[in-house]
Amino acid sequence: MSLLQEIRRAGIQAIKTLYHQELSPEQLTVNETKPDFEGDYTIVMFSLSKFTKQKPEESGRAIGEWLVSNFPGIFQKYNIVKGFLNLTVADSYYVSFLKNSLSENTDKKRLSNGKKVMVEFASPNTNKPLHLGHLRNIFLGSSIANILKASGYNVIKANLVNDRGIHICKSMIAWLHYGNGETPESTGKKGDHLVGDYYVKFNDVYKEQIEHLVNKGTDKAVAEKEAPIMKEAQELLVKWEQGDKETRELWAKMNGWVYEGFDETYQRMGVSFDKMYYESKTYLLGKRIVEEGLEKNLFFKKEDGSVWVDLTADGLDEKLLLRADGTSVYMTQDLGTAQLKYDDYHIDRSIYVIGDEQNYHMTVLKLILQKLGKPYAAGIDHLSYGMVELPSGRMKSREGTVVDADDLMDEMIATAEKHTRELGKVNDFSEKELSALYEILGMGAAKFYLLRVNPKKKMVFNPEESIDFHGFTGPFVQYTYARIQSILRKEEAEEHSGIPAFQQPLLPLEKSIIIQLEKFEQALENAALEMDPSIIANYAFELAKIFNTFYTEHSVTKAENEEKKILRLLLCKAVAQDISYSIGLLGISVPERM
RNA sequence: GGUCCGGUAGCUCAGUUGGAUAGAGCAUCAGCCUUCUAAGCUGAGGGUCAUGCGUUCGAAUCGCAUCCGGAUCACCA
Repeated sequence: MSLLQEIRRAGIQAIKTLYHQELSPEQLTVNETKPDFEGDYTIVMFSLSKFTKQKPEESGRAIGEWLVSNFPGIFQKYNIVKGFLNLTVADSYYVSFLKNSLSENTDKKRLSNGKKVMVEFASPNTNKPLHLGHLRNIFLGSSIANILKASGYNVIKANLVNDRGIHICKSMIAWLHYGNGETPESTGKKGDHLVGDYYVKFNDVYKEQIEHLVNKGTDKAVAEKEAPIMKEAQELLVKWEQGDKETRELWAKMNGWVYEGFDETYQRMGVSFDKMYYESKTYLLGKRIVEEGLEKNLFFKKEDGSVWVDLTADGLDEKLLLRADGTSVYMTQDLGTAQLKYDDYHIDRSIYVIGDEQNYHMTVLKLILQKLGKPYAAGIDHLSYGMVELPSGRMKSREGTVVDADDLMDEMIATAEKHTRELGKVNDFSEKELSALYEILGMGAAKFYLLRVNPKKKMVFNPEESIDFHGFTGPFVQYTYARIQSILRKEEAEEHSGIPAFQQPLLPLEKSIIIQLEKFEQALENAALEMDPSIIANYAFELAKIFNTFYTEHSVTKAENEEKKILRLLLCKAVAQDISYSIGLLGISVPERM
């Protein structure tokens, strides 16, 4: 139980004893005491006067008195300012929390909650390399998977690859025309980039052809449909669907190149998947569910034979589920895939990490499954995140304004190298150690940058300004860890006489650190509940900041006396452990030196 | 037009179920390395919490209205 919860419970007990009033936890406002006042936590008394029939000051005094004498293990003293009951928590409470947090774990073993959750993320198209938007998606998905796992879930990380459709046919047709048999091997290019180049090539040619047609007097809309290369791509798609051998072989070959490229990128990102789904295998699913809906009279057929669901009663529109020609649409596949995921794993929850442009789609998907009475419908959650935009607006792959994921990672690592060289603190590192360090710092900066913001918010990324390594950043937190390791290395050799009883009062900064450490559990819980890694990023930054203040103010190795020295060493260990664990949840590693 | 999301310091963002004088980082300015790593620390300036009305002991937070920005409402995925 967290300290906040303990205080709330004690407060409720006090009120019950003194005023014979039963309060639920939400009815008692407890928060941290503002820095200008004495105390650690504050109970707000105003709303209690209804039943205490006393002025807030009076009831505050009574409750404060009661708490200190009945819970001396928690409360040391109290004071009252207006209607605020400020409570000072006993040092002994903090010290024993500190000791427990160190002995309890090195890997924070948590009890399983017995529930299974699937997190689907990344979900790329196979016609182009990953870009900055994917980075946000992948870091979010991977991090939320870590967070849920730490919260007791059994987590399955899934990736639904969009490997078929008109987009890949575009790359294929361009490669056939202009590729001259190029391969990743022959060009030395990463497979996903090579295929992406032909996607761009397709669009260039397509644009030219449209222009040509328009110049000859064709209407623009007609030209867009009639451009020869587009027709070829569409023919290729038909051939693909018919299972044409040659087409399938080319498709498999080019997708294979892309997968090799993606795998390299995933590896560098430090992410992995437990289950890969491919749309080429799932795109026909869902028709049976549509049948089911028709039988149950939940869906209806229009005259032309297309199938719809009417959601107007839920404040939404009618939604197409099957085309007149019987072919499926996006929603059809997603219905089928939701069922497939459940059949595969019998998951309790299914989280989709998808951009907020698909909020409506996800609402509709869940609603339809609920109407069908599917047992897994309630467990469907959308981790919706805002787009990453450039100062010029949205990224558009056709206009070449995307920030490539591989390029960005290269740049981050190069920046890490630049800073590291300038500072010259690790000149004794081998080349291998150096490149490992650059990787840790560069990726740490990138991940922290993308995860520190509430996922719901859209964010603007300015490629002109490189991502910072100072302030509210990954490297700042990593640096704090490295500093601590430096202290611990020095002290490791020394023998200390065990953990004493700690008679001396905690200094304010020592206490602040423990108070922050104590908040971790709550932060983790909120992060899991809200599906929001930024809560962890903020927590870790706050901890690092407090520690750095402490660090400049008090010496560990040259502490005032042996007791303080041992206490501070414990603090160091606890902070290091906590930083490592919490930014680990963000997929960020810590360096021993930097 | 309907629905949904957002608007907090020059910029990027925090701000728990309504609580005390709204907080960080960046940028700017002024300081701090003979001492455990200065990728750090301390201080200063910077605010009509989009606007108005309401709810109440108390509102950035809740309600209503308005303004601004975005997404979406495809036989695209």
